Amino acid sequence: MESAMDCVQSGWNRVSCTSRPRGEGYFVIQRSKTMNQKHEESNLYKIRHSAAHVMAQAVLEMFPEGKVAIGPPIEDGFYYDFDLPRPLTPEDLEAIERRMREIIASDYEFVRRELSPEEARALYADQPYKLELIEGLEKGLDEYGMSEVEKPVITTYRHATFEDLCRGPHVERTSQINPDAIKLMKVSGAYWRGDERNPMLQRIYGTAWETAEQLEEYLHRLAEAEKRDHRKLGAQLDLFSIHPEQLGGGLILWHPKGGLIRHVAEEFCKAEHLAHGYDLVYSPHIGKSTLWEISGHLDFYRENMYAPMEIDGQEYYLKPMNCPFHILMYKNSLRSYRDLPFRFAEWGTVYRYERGGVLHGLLRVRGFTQDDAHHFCRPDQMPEEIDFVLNFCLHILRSFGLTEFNAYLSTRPGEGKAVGDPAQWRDAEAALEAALKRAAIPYEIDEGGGAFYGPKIDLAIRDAIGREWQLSTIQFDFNLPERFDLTYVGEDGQEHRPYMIHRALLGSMERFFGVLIEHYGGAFPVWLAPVQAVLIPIADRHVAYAEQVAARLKEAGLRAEVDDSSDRMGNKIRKAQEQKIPYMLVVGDKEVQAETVAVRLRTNENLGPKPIDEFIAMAQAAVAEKREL
RNA sequence: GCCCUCGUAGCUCAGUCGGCAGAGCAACCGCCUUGUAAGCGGUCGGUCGUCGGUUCGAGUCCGACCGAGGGCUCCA
Repeated sequence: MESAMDCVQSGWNRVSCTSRPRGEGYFVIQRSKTMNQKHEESNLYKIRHSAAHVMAQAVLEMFPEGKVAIGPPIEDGFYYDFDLPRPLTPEDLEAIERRMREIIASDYEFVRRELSPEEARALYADQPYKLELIEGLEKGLDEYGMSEVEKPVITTYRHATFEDLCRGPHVERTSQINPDAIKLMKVSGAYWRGDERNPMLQRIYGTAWETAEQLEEYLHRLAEAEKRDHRKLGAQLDLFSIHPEQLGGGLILWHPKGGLIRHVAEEFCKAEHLAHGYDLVYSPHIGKSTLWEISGHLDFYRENMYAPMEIDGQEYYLKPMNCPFHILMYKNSLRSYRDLPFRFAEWGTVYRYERGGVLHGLLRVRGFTQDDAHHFCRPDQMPEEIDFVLNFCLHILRSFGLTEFNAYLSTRPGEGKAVGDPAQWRDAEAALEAALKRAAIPYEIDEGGGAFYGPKIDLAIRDAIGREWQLSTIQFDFNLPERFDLTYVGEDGQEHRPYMIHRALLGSMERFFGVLIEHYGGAFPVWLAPVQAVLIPIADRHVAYAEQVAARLKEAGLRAEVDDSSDRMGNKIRKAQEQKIPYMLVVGDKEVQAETVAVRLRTNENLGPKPIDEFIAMAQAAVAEKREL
């Protein structure tokens, strides 16, 4: 889907993925089990895990008939899932939290013991979820139903009246949990074992730290993240809007200021594409069912496609992807080995059905524009092509001020789950990995995590406050060239099958915009800022001069406005600060006299009076260098 | 789609026990003519998400629906 903007699918590779504890937030990359294990011995891990047990005790005291499921530590805290006779209220959470502090103060010891499966079953005779876990443990599965290398020993940890099936480790005594460093955050629904066919449990999320200061810091971090929320800033800065009731959920209106930013971003990217061997192409929004039958989308991607419309007795579908169109362009002529590679790029708007509950601002939408491209190349060109596209991708992302990356290389799924020649897969995987190494990007390998049609690199960026967002994807496709019988004429005069690579760099303009808003907290670099400078006349008599200066700035290619409202200067500055306009140019008697502008930056820095040309040169340099200011 | 919470003016929010729908900001109209984050006054602005029910009387209680927020599932 758009989170990775993979051109072919997402839904095609519907191998069931068992849910695991994950951090909060959107599209946080799942941590691998090995990463989790590194933290298991840490004090915070033990504190959080132990806090989960203490919470479970408090909940069971309140609901003796309640059933407990699992309660692991997670990034920043812990949760525990319960099956309870009634929904929990915010007041319940307060009561539970109070009781937790009492339990902590009682300083109970955590006692570990090993049990035989029979003993465990007797202990949890009235706890069906625990019985299911015990059954799994006997089969060598962990609490998430994933297979373990070694068959686990059944252990429990007991403190006070609560004994939980648990592999530990825990703190030694409840008093080692700081009562001033825990907080219950929210209650939400969660399916048992993450499977929507299973009963919905109530999950209580909590956070726990070593010190009250750390808790405070964490809450502050949450508040800071909330201030950057692209939905809030989108309204505050008048960038975009969503109208679920009148227009429909997941459909974005780009307002003039958001549209300006998108325009500047696209112009830059398109110019870079043209300068780097891409052809810009355009394709329509709908295509006949035949096309989607050949591509396989109707077989494998139907659940994400909208219902067909009938035109002259033929079924047409709104496009969920651009690839079939680009493939038809490739097929339109006989292709020679001399002409390869082809790089067809398109800002293609696609529509995909997303379930109502998952729509989220600009980050998860139903209609979006991908910066999509398809490369067609000879096998011998493939390594170079991959190298090129990865570097091009990094160049584009860096231009937007995104400089920290993490890559995820997904390789061939198990036997029978992949199309194409295994040797081709190995070549492709090797080329992908070699390119990552040359680019010196940190990466992880998701063994067997590739789609059935080819291996891929997903690239995530780290934003200004350390959150990871997946944007780019570079995917091989051994499937569509077969389905559409793509060929080129080789040196030997014979027909050969080209390699095909899908890629999206920013992913989707909508999602990228959302990430960019959050990364910059709305304070865009000068080249992207919708209004780059606002002229602030101190009194009415300075308005004419302000207009003149604004005209000169516009001639110089800068986006400038004049605030000719009847507000005082202080309020004009306040409004400009709130709009995060990079340059505030105050003009009063002195400036008119000296033909200068008093430059104030949105960082609150006051640069004092500057000749107009000097300011123009300064702002132009910031634009050219894509600086924040 | 599922669970919980929520829906009052353009925005942020108040509204007690069921008894005349409020404030600030914004917008608009004036006055002020201003020196680095809110000058002063006035005016406008509401089917209290929608529909139904209980009641003499519903923003308030009940139900359904729509939508949002946070999660789950999905999504890489």
